[in-house]
Amino acid sequence: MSDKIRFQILDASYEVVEGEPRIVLWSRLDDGRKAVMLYKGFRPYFYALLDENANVNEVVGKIRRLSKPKSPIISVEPVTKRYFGRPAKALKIVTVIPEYVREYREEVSKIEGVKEVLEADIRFALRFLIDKNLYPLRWYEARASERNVKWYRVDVVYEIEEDPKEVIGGERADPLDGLSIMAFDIEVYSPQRSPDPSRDPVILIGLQFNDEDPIILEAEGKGDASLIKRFVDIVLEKDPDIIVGYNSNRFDWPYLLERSKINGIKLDVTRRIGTVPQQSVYGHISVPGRLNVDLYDFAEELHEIKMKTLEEVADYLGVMPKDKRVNLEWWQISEYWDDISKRPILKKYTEHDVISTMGLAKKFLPFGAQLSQVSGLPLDQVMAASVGFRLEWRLIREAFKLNELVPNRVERREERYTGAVVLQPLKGVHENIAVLDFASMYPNIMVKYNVGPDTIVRPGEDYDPQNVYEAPEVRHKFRKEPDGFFRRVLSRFLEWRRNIKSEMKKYSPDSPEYRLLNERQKAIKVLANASYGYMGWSAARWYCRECAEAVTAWGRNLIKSSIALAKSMGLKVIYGDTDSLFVKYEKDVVEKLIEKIEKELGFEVKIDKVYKRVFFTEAKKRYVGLTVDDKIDVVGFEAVRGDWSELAKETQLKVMEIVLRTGNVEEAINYVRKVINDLKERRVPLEKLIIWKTLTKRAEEYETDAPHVAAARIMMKLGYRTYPGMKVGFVVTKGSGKVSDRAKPYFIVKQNEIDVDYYINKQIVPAALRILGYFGVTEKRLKSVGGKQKSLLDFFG
DNA sequence: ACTAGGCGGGG
DNA sequence: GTGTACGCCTAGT
Repeated sequence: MSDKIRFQILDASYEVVEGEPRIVLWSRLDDGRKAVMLYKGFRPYFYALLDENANVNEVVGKIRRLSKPKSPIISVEPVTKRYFGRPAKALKIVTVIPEYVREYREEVSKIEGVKEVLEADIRFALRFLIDKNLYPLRWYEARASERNVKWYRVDVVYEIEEDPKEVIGGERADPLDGLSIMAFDIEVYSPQRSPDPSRDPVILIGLQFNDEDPIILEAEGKGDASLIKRFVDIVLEKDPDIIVGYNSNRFDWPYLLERSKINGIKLDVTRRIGTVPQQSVYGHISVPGRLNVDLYDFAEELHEIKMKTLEEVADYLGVMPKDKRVNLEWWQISEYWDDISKRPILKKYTEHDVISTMGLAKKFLPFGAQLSQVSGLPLDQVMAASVGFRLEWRLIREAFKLNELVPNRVERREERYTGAVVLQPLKGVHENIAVLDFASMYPNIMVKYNVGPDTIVRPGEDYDPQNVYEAPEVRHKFRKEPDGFFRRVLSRFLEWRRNIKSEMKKYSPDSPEYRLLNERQKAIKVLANASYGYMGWSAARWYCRECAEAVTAWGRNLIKSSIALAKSMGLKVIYGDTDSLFVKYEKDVVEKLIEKIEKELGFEVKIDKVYKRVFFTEAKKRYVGLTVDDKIDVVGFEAVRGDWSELAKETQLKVMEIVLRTGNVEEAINYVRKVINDLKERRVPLEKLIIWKTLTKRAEEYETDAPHVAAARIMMKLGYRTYPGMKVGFVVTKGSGKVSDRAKPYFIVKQNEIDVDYYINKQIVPAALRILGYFGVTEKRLKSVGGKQKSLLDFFG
C-alpha cells in the first residue's frame, strides 16, 4: 500500500531503533501536512586508504576480525577512488550503528598497510543527504508507506521505499512559503548584576507567530515555573516549523534550559517526544523537528554596522526604527519590573524586541534558505557555521559526485603569507569618489589559473613549463590540465550565478520571482567568494597555503596593473584595497577605464558605489564615507566599542556625521565642546557615563587593580555576589589617587561625585580626536572654551 | 614581536 | 552526536 509522496526536507536526523539506524527526514508534504519520512536501509561507512604495496587480502581480514556483535562490520570492499585528483586504492568499511564508526576508525588506522582512515567524521544524517544527493528545503518525490510511530509530533509518518527524486521545477517555489515562524525573546530578573540562571528567574517571554499579534507572557511573582510551562504549551499548540531569536543560541535557549532544570520542568518543545533542545554543532541549539535559527548569525555578516545589537540591526534594516520603540538598557530591566507602574513599559520593550526579531527573520531567512539549498546544510546549522564549513559541505558533495575521497580535518599551525594590496590612502576629505570593484576577483583567478591542491606542482615534481601557470612573485605553478577540483566546482558556481542573473532580468525587481533568484545568486556568491579564504584556512580539509598565496599574488598583480591603467588615463587614485579601487568619479574616464581593464587584463570591474564625500585617515582600512543615497559608511574605526561609555560612543559618531555631512570641522569642534560643557555642568545623565567591563576571573584573584575589579570589590563588600564572566558597570568619581581607587559601582554614585576631568580626558577627547586629529585639531583646542567665552590665551596658545 | 585568552550578541 | 565556532583585540611578556 505505497503512495507517491511529495515532500520538502526541512531537517535530517537519525535514531537507532531495535539495533538499526533509521534516517529521519523532518518534512512537510505538498498538502501542507507535517511529516516524518523514514529511511531504513542506509548504513554508516568509512574508507581506509591503503599503502601502495599493502596486502589487500590481509588488511581486509584484519578489519573483518575487528567486528563486534553490537555493530558488526557488514562489508569490507576494495574500491578505486581518487584522492587529490590521483587514483587511490581504498577499502570501504560498512557497519550498522553510526556511533561505532568512531571506535572502528581508531582500530583500523592502526592496521599495517592502512595509510589513513577517511570520511569517518561525516555526520550520519548528512552522509545520507550527500549520498542520495538530497538538499534541505528542496522538494522530492518517492514511493512511501504510512507507518504508525507514536513519538513524532507530526501529522503523518511514512517509510520511504526508494531513493527520492528531486521534483522538476521545485526550485521555482519559495522554500519558506507556508512554513510557520515563531519569534521569541526572554527577559530575566537580575538587579545590578549579570543574569545567573542558577538564581535569577525569567520574568517575561515575548512570542510572535508569523504576522499575528505578539504574546507577552509574564511571571507570577518571582518564580518562573508556570511561565516556562505556559511557554512550552504555546509552542506545542502553535507548532512552529521555524523558531527564531536574537542571540538565542547563546542566551535564551541555554537560559531556559537551565531554568527548566532548576524548576524540574522538561522544556518539551520539540517534535520528538522525549527530547529537549540540545547544544549541537557550531554552537547552535538543535530543537528536533523544528528549525531553530539564531538571527544574530546573520547580523554578524553585516559589515556596515559595528554594534550588532538587536536594536541597532533592526534600526539599520528599517525593521524597527530606534526612535519608534521603547529603548531600555539591560540593567534597567529589573527596576522596570519591580516598579509596577513602569512594568507596562518593560512589556512594551519585550514586545518591540520580539517584533524586531520577527522583522529580521523576514529579511534574513530567504537568504538563509537559499544558502541551505545551495550548501546542503540544514537551515538551523548553515548560519551558525562559518563560511568555511558552508563551502566545505558543498565541496564534500562535489567530491562524492567526482568519486574523490574527502581529506581529513588536520590540526595545523596557522601559516602566514602575503595578503592583498592595500594602498596608502590620501588622507583628508575627498569629494565625488567612485569605488570600483572586481567582480568575484579571487574565484575568477582560481578558475583562470586552475588553482588548487590537486593541480599545484609540488617541490621535486616534474612538469612541462609550457603547460603550467606560474604565479607572479611567489612562482607557485599550477598544471593547466586537467581541470582541478576547485576549477570544476567554481566554474559551475560562476556559470550557475550568471544564468540566474540573466533570468532575473525577466522579472521586475519587486516581484517574488526576482527576490528569490536574487537571494539564490547571493548564496552562490557567498560560497564562491569563500573559496580563496577556505584554501588558506588552516582547518580546511582542502587546505593549500601555496594556493592561497598564489591567488593573492595574482590579485596584487591585477590591482597594480589597474592602477597603472587608471593613472595613464589621468584618473586620480585615492585608495585601493584587495579588489577595489577608489578613484575620482569622472564618469566618462571611469567608464573607459572599466572597458580597458576588461579588455587588457581579462577581469570584470564595476562601480560599486559613489561617495559624495569620503574621509580617510592615514591608516589603511579606516575611513568614513557619505554615499550618494545619504548613508554614512563607517569602516574600521574601533573606538565604537562596548567598553567605552555611551557618551564617548555617541560623541564619536556625531563627530563623524558632522564632518561628512557639512564638511565643517569647526561645527564638529563646537559639538565636542558642547559635550564637554554639558559634562562640566553635570547635565549628562549618569547612565551615559557607565563603563562596562567583564571580570575574567574571581575578583580576589586579580593582583593588579583594574577599575572594574575595584568596583567589583566594593560590590562584594555591599553584599553582592561577583563572579567570572560578570559585567561590572562602574563610573569614575572625584578624589585623589589612581583611577582604580576612584572607580565605583554606578548604582552607588550620585551625579555630583563624577570625575568630570576623567570623562573629558580619557573618553570624550580621545574618541573625538580619532577623527578630528586628522584635521589638525588638538586636544587643547577641543578643551578650550568655545565661541563667546574664548579667552586671550587661546589665541596665543 | 610574539602568545594567551577574552569577547561578541543576549539580560 | 561519525560532533564541539571564529576572528579580532588587548594584556602580558
